[in-house]
Amino acid sequence: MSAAPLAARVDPERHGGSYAYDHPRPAVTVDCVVFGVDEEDLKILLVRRGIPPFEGRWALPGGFVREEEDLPSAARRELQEETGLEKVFLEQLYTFGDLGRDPRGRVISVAYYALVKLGDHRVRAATDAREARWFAAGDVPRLAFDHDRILATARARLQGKVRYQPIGFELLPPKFTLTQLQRVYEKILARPLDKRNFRKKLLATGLLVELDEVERGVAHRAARLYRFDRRKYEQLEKDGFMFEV
Amino acid sequence: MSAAPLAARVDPERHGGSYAYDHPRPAVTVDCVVFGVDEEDLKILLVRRGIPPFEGRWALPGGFVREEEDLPSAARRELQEETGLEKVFLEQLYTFGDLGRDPRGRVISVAYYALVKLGDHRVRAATDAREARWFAAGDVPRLAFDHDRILATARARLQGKVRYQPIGFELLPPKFTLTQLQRVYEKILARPLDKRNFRKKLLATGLLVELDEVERGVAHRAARLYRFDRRKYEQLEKDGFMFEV
DNA sequence: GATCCTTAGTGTGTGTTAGACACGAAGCCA
DNA sequence: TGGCTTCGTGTCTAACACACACTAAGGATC
Repeated sequence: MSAAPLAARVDPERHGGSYAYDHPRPAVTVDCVVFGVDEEDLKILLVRRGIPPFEGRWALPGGFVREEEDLPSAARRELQEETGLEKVFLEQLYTFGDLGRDPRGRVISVAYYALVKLGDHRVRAATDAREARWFAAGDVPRLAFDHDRILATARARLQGKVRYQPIGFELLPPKFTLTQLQRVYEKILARPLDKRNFRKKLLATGLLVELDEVERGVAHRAARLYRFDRRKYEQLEKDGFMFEV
Repeated sequence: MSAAPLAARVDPERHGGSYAYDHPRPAVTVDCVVFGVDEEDLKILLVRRGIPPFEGRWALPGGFVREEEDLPSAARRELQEETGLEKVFLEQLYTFGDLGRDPRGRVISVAYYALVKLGDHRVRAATDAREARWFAAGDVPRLAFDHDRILATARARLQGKVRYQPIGFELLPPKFTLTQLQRVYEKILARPLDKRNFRKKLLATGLLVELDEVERGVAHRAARLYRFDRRKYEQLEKDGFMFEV
């Protein structure tokens, strides 16, 4: 933290409805990369911009950080406003601050990524009649601003993270079959996994609780349902344990 | 990115020497956690604050981001100004934006961590007669702002990173012995490593080039010198290879 | 109720790797 | 010459990663 004169006044001075500072300030936004998984694909949630710049282009949901909210709150608020999503798993991704990234001026964006259980949430048409839609990960259009880069960063992070942290569960309903779980991993990692080895490894973690229930409404043998033991995970995490897919 | 009215004017309007915006803006700073390793310890570079708030307290080097510089540039500039360090390895760590973190008002800090070869660089007394000093990792005083938290985050990241990315080399001179390298790893991980296994593993990566040179000026058998093959690493990295200590 | 179709669920063998472990060689110094 | 310090090296064992295929269950269809 600098002790330079820049710091002399951090709070704004009011000038008839505007906010004045001794030195120019970048604007700060949050942008969210929202991942979901359905039967077919890894999906990403995008919104269509209703105003310039990049009017009509698809972009990550996000917006300006307000004075009285912290960063994750801003991310959650924007997600709620623009896509109707609430109570998602959310983690900070990276902060993008290149000079040319926003044609309107200096804008620094703190990017987050979110994991969503697709079945749970229905994406509401966003406010402002702006459109919100899921895109298959392999089928994302060119995005506004530097959002292509943010998305690429998020996908790399997701791939890295899924291998040693149990975030796969965040993308599934509370009760799930091992096959569903394997599908999620396969979609994120974009490669097939061996069924027996996958089950062996996941069950060996002790983080899955076998339920007295099976799948319903399928035209074949029904699979057993499991749930994720979050409490146990938090316990193991403290003791510095590792797992790897 | 939002399309809300907030975005209507991103560039400032001038009012006799100050900068005015439609909406209040947080200030944006960068803060750097600088790691070094010497014969005894993992070390962290701190500066003593010359002005309030937290006057006289130790803090991470850092300061406000300027209008015309991107985030890593700001981090490097502040490092240079406050500690004299240049050309260090620098990576973004995390962005801290809690509401109460700076008593002067809303300040969002993008934190970086840096790795320094202690032998190479001499820490200059900072400008402004502010003091800059290395502290042993186990012996850091209470810091200004939320810098304790930033430091803790950086140490956790360093521990995680060193195990699967060859950043240990960034803390050593270009030519080093395997024992020196092992010491670096042991200090970062804060646990002893087996000598034979360590050498086996590191040499197996193929990233170390054995030089025709040995250590000089030691009162015992001289150890062979090695250098890190950065080119080969970048090659292997592209092919998605892994290593682990 | 027989057949078909689809997915569930399960075990072994093999090669690789992690980790424990100790001693002779080299070089400097006194 | 002897002593001190660090260098440099190999093997064994246990655990793990990975490859691999068949029977069981259940609904759908005729």
